[in-house]
Amino acid sequence: MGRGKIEIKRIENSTNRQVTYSKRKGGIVKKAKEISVLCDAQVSLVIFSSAGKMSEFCSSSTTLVKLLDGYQKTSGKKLWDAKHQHLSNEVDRIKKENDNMQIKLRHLKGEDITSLHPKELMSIEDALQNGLTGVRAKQMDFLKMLKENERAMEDENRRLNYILQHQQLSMDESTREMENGHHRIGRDYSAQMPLTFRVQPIQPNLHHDK
Amino acid sequence: MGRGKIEIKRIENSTNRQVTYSKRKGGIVKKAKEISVLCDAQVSLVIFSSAGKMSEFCSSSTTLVKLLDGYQKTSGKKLWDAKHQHLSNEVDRIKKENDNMQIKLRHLKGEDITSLHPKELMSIEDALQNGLTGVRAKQMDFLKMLKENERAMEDENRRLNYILQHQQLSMDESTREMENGHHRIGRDYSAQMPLTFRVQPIQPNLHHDK
DNA sequence: AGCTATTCATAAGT
DNA sequence: TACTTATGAATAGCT
Repeated sequence: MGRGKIEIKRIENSTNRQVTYSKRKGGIVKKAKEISVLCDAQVSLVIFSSAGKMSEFCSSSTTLVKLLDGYQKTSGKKLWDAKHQHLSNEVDRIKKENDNMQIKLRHLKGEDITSLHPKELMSIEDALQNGLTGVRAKQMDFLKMLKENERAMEDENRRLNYILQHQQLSMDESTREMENGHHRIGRDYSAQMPLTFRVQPIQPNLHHDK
Repeated sequence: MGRGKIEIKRIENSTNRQVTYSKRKGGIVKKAKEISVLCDAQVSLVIFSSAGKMSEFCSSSTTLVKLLDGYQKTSGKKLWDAKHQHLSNEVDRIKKENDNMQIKLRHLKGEDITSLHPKELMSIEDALQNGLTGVRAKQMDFLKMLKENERAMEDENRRLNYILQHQQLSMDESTREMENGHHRIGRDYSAQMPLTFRVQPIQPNLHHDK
């Protein structure tokens, strides 16, 4: 039916598939209505499109629940119990999964690690190793800063020592010259000192968090 | 379709009704199969004839239970009782919890853990733990040394500064005495020195991870 | 159950 | 998305 015969296999073209779905869904629902009216039948039809959109039809004389109840009685298949079982199993399964993950988290914290199995321990070891690497990196950063600080202080010490020496020399000299009757030392000295004596401010700048 | 058009209303003749039911039921089931294949749809069809005979079709990719579960979620209608709803909610809740934990684990380890094995790697894990502890201890020791070194240098710094200042004061005094108030340069200079020479207090600010 | 005239559903095109 | 239409499919009435 249609402009040509089509093979019954998945329509690969998405648009065509959607269009065909809409048309045929309408057709099936119409047929379902018709058979339910013509033949006094009870029909339940639930369709999910490939996009996940749901359509349903249920003949007017019944409800889906009633009909499924009848289904269970007639077929012997227990949808209700099956559903219950299914959900219970699901809950159990996921709870176990949950517990396992909680245990693993504790293991990574170093808790409850006495009863572990090899593969788990390997994973944990890797994780701890990674953590160790990270900690080491941070500590290295910190060390670098400390060393820099140390170096800066060494420099300053050297500078201070130098200044001290220089000052002593100048002082000695001026004392000497002073004793010789010359009075220019103070001026010379004052001309030099501002530069010589400038102390580099030390900026520890130890913030390394990034 | 057929030798004549028929009105869509209950077929009173029982035989005709039954025959029509059979024919149309086959037609609908065929259509259901076709749409499920052509359009990749999930279809559930349950029909009861007026005589109470049930027929069903469910697309191969799913089951009636799964499909009805989807129905319940999509439509919001409860096909099952509150207990099942509760279980369903429980499943959803725990699944989310699991997802969160999985994310945490992945963040901590970067990998997923597969299956488990006996107690062989316990000792390895212990060694790792010990190694980590040892490294941390050594690094702490080193840090302490550096801090102490730093502190010592700071002290030395302070001492040198003190000596320097002291020497300057002595020098100023001698200069002043030497010049007997005729030259003011030395005095001006001496007034500046204490500020110029103030050594910045060193505050290592050793943030340390605990 | 088969058969076939007839209506219906719908694939492709617009 | 909706309408059109040629065509194949479904099926009503009959055997």
